[in-house]
Amino acid sequence: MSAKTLEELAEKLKVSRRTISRALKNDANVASETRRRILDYLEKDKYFPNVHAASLASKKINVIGLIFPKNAFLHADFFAIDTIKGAAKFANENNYQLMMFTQSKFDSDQCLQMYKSKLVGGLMIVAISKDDTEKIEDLRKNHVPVALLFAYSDAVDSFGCDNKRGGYIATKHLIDIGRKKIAFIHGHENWFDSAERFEGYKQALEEAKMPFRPDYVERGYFRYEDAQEATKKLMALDDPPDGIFSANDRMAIGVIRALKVAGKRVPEDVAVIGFDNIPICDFFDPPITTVAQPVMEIAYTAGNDLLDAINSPHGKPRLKYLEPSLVIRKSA
Amino acid sequence: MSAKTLEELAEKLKVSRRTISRALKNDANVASETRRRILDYLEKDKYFPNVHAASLASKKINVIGLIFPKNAFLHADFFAIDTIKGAAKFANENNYQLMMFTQSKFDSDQCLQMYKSKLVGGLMIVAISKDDTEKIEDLRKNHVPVALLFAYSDAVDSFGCDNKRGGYIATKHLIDIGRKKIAFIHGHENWFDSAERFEGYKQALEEAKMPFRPDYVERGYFRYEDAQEATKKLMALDDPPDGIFSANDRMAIGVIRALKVAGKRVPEDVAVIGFDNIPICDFFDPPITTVAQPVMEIAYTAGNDLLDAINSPHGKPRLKYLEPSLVIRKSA
DNA sequence: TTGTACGCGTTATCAA
DNA sequence: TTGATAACGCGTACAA
Repeated sequence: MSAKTLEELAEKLKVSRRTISRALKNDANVASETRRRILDYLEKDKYFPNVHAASLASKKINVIGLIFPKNAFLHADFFAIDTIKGAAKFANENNYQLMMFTQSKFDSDQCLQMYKSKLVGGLMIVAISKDDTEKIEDLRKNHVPVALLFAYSDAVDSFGCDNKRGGYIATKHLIDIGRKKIAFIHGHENWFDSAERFEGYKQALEEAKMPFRPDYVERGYFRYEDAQEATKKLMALDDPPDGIFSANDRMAIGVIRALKVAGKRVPEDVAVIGFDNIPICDFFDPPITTVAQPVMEIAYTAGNDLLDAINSPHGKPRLKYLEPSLVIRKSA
Repeated sequence: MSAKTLEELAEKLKVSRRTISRALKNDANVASETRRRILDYLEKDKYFPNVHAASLASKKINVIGLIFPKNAFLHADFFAIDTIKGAAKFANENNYQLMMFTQSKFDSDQCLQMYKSKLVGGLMIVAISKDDTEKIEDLRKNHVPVALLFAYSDAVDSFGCDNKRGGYIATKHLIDIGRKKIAFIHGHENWFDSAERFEGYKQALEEAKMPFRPDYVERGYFRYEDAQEATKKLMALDDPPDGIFSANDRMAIGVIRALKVAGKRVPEDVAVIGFDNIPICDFFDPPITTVAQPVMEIAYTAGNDLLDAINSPHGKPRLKYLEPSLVIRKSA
């Protein structure tokens, strides 16, 4: 029968629990012969230490919580997987486990409880909206190690894509292919990304000495249908745009649909660029040019930083923005 | 200062730990005044029991492991999220936590260790291939509670979509819209789904008294590119099909691409139906008619059954197949 | 109705 | 180099 506890093992091997524990942990203070005897035995009779007993005694927790508020899921279905992959890579490399939590809306009390009950040693929180920043402050007050992903708070470490830079890249690309009248379609005002991308848009225009036209700015709330409406409005202008930068791909699909309906060719009449590089971009007709976020890398980086923060708490919240990249297809 | 342990709480409240424990658990044997005093106090000074101590003492584990082999991820990116959502729903309702594990390939040893070390009380394993069925047997031998999702083994409880029925529905639909020459594109031989869908295909043909033609069966390995090649072959036949049932949507995209390249109209010349109802179906041109799997429900059901299996181990492995549904769009 | 005291399976201290 | 033994914090017979 296979041994269940150290106690049992110790009995069989005629050594103390402590010695086995040492042998398992590669502690130096074990006679090499004793170690060999123990490890040899364990080849046959596998033993798996009870993680709860270990955690209780050592006060160490090797679990990271991954919080997905439901609205973030809706907004970000397409990169939830990559976020998980990046976090999993970090976890595998560092002997951590990932615990998933979906919340109907961001619940800092639940987060606090998970931490205080020692269920998790720290939290990765994905894509909260601006409304939720005060709740984050709550976690900071309670010294919960937190890494915020795809959102920004000055209370805790934040990780994301350099959205301003992304907005700049996108707009610059439209300029580079000769567009003179470039419109911008906003996402939702409660999300961080859109505003930053808008800044990049304005910066690119300014740099190219192109006028900023408020009538070229519409809001699509990150939704397909609203972007379609927004595009209708844009094309109804006396002087409609010849390039549209949509703050995400989902909206870009709506934009292109609306343009097709209006009898415009993409990209000949109006070039369209999106943001996110969701899988559909590749299959759409025309394939959508877009800006890709390094989602996996962001999650991976956040994980590593979080681990660091757990082990050696630091004062000032960190901010790390990774570089987006242009993915040129056919729509622009 | 907020109390960290029952011990501390007991001191402050001048009662024994046991009494607090009772009050927290709504045990009847507590004077209502005592209970009130305790609960009132806890309004201010929140206390979160250490989960490891609790688990150690009670021998209860309220964590379910969700295993995603990497190849399953590749094959099933698009419904990983729904699987997680369904599992999360079950977890929330039953006070369970979800722990995510991604594995480069299915690793039953790791699974065993997670269980024996009391990290998880049971496992939901997603979409293993036929190669992995013996490893599953390993888990059964060790009495690990397992729910297999989107795969089948006679060693453990299995949950999925009724793929044969789905194949039948899809083929029947093509027949219903008047197609006489219906081809089938297989997925990969190592995955369960495809073979079952093929059975449904044959059943529908037989029922309609249409001949089964081996030359109308090609293999696309669930991949876009291979399906494109397969379609070329089909269309090069002397008597090419007027309807194609592709064992998944990803391949259906390749099929439609190949048809367009060959100058065929979809659905007028050749109708195409897929399987899975991935998001792209809706946005593709033409929007793709397909068979939807009730992914969330499958995961949710599996979770509940797993919980049941943990609490009262049963002898015979269960098999539960939920009904797929036809989603009619434009391609067929 | 309330409290005492032991057990859960580790880790870690300290002495041998 | 090894081994008692005391934590760790909660659950729960059993006693009061």
